[in-house]
Amino acid sequence: MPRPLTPLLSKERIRDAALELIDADGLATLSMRRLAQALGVQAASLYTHVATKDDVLDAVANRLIEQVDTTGFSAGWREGLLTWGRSYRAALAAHPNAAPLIASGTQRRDEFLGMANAVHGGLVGAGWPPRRATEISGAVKYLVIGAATTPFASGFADDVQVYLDRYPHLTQAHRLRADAARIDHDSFELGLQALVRGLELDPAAPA
Amino acid sequence: MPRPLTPLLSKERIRDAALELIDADGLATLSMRRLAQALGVQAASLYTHVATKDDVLDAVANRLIEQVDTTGFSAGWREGLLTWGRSYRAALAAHPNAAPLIASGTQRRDEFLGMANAVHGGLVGAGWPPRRATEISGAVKYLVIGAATTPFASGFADDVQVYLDRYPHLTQAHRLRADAARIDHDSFELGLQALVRGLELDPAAPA
DNA sequence: ACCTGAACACCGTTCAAGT
DNA sequence: ACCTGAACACCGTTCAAGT
Repeated sequence: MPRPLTPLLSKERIRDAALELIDADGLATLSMRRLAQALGVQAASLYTHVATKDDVLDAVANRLIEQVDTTGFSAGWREGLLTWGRSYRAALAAHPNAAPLIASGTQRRDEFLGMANAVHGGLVGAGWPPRRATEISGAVKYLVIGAATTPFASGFADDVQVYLDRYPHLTQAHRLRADAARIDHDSFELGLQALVRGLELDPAAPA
Repeated sequence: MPRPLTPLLSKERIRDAALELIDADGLATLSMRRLAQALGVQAASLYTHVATKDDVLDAVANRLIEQVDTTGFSAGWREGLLTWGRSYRAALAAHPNAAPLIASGTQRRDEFLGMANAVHGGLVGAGWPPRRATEISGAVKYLVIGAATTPFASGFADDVQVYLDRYPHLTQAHRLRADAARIDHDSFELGLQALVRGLELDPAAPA
């Protein structure tokens, strides 16, 4: 069927199928051939809608960034940072296998720049000096990216041994994973809140 | 020459050559064939000394982690965290192309576990509750990994336009890069210091 | 034990060909 | 315009063969 009446593919369908495969099998095993197969098509067909594999990955990254909430700054810079950081992390935590795409990205994505502008503007609007606003945005972003791309931060876990004793069999693996997710979440929350409270002590902090 | 008197290769030589290639050309273009070529050998020869490509990357990651300083905790948890965080980030910033290896790693590396133990022990020894120590370690690690793997955090830069005006030509690109590196450094420092100061306000904080 | 050459099953991407 | 089949230049890894 070399020219269907209605196109089989679109960039959106390709992007969504890619995210599904990444979620299910990870970034490493995603290939244009596998992606095509999941869409019931030949690999070469993808290139009618997409320039390169990186183009696909960019689209996936943008789809994640779209979920981020930058509206909290209307309630002050503290609330703005907390809302942004939490929603940003949540967007990536919902697709942990895709999170590395955000870190290694080329930073040229429209959605990313829109988010950056909203955050920077929110901080400057609240009274932070522009240079400081840049640094604060960067620091929170670091925390988010680190939290999203470092699986099981609980390499530091105080109770690794407890885990090993408690879940020696793979049948309990899902409970271990749930505990790890909670530790990761708590670590991020502690970091975000400590950072915001530390910022309040900054001489340059607005009222 | 199919059996030299003294071996041409060793895991260390392979690991060091891999890091050099990564530094020079990035992670994406590193292949076993290219690595072999840089060592004046055939790709198949590498497998006498390493099991897989991931094995090579693991060795590179361990080499970076070895540079991290966890001795600061003898001067208190504040100093310990600052020394650890700064040396950890510096170790990764010295090889930015290799930094993603730390984030995506399998966390099973000996060097990594040693570092984790030293940090966790330092915090608990200073009086932090174990669970809190886990979260603090995680938060600082997030900051480090995020800072090391997110190139040009200055996507938020307050003065992108200034940059574009000031460095419109590629001849000035090295100055732009230097400025970006400074912004990245300042963002990390701000985050680390704010986080530590915020921790002092924690009800669970030791004296 | 250590290195080689050839092979296997993959990649991303291109392109002439079909409708 | 959209999809295909075949091809190109790559991959990581294996393995019999040589010393």
